Amino acid sequence: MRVSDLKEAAAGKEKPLKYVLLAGIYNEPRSGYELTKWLQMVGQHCWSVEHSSVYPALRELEKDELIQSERLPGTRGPDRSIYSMTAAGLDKLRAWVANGSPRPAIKDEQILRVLCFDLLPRETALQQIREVRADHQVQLEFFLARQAMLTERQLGPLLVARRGVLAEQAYIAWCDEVADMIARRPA
Amino acid sequence: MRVSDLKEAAAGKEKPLKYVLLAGIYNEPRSGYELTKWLQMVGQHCWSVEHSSVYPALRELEKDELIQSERLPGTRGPDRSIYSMTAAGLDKLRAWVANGSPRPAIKDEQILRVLCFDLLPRETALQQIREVRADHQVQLEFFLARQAMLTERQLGPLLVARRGVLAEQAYIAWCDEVADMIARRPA
DNA sequence: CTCGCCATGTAACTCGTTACATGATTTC
DNA sequence: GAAATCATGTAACGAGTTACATGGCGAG
Repeated sequence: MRVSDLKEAAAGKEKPLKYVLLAGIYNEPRSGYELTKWLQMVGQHCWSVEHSSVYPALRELEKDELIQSERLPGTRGPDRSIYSMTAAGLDKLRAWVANGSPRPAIKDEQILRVLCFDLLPRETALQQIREVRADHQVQLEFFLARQAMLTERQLGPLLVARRGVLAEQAYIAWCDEVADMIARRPA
Repeated sequence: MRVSDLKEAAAGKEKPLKYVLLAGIYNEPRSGYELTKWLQMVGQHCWSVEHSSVYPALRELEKDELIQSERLPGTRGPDRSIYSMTAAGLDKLRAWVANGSPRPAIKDEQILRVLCFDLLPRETALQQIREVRADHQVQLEFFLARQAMLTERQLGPLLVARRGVLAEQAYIAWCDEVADMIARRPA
């Protein structure tokens, strides 16, 4: 047993991913597969993971009795394990939600590319930023659609979608400014 | 030698961090220490790293002759190695800038907390989102100040700062919407 | 004279990804 | 009957962090 395990056991600390998954099954019970898809689509602007991280984490959460699973026949496919919260899990989640978050961590190479845009011919740079803009436009439409299908009854999911909308709009606005400045710059 | 090394050597591929560092010394020569600070402040919204990743990466870049170092006496402290681009490095960087980027990767626990805000008493939730807002307000002011000190002569740095401004404004706007909705919700 | 910043470096560890594996079901 | 999606799992690997380590210099 490692030192970090002892610390975790003492403080009752779990790694971020576990809380992400708890948050994912809080609003509705989900399978590992569904959680993965949910994070990659609805939650790409907060936290994205591969399924290979999800399944082991879920098993640990269940072992600690923070979640419980129920085996259900797949609607169109094999059976899946649907996980739902336990009382202990809800307490853990509540405690986490009440805490402060570290700053969002972002890895965005595109901004660094723009930093060096004077290395490219104007037309190449413009073309690239147009593609990036188009990509974020697609994302924006996805979040707008999601926003439209949610009401204030599901306040949490609505606000998450809303964040997607605002984030993508801001990114698109930036792309437009970049395109403007590049077009305007001395060749 | 690993398989990935062979592939890299064949394709001339480097890991993202290396390009980030190349981009960092492109506009002005910098030391490892300065690159670290620069990424943590000016570049926190694109790419953040610890110094322990930076120094080894710089040595590899120098070994591959993509950058070169010059030993200079520290202005207020010990000597440092200032790295600058080589012709080969500039070519590498240009090729990278011309490529497309993967989607920005974001890890933001706060959005997931908001997803579960109905676990908290209204006042607690409001308090938390106010703190988050304040934090982003500080960041916004930093980017605004940076924006103000840059001209269109340094188009790259200006556009990077501009992205910081727009991103923080969008985050603050979201915080305000969250606060509004929480305040309005049935207790 | 101590604290904090400048400046660089290494080792252990952790998290998550990529790649490998399996197999059922549905759609074309 | 081939391809795509559903569904879960493991092993090897990689990138980066935390923690450890060192030392000069300036400010209070």
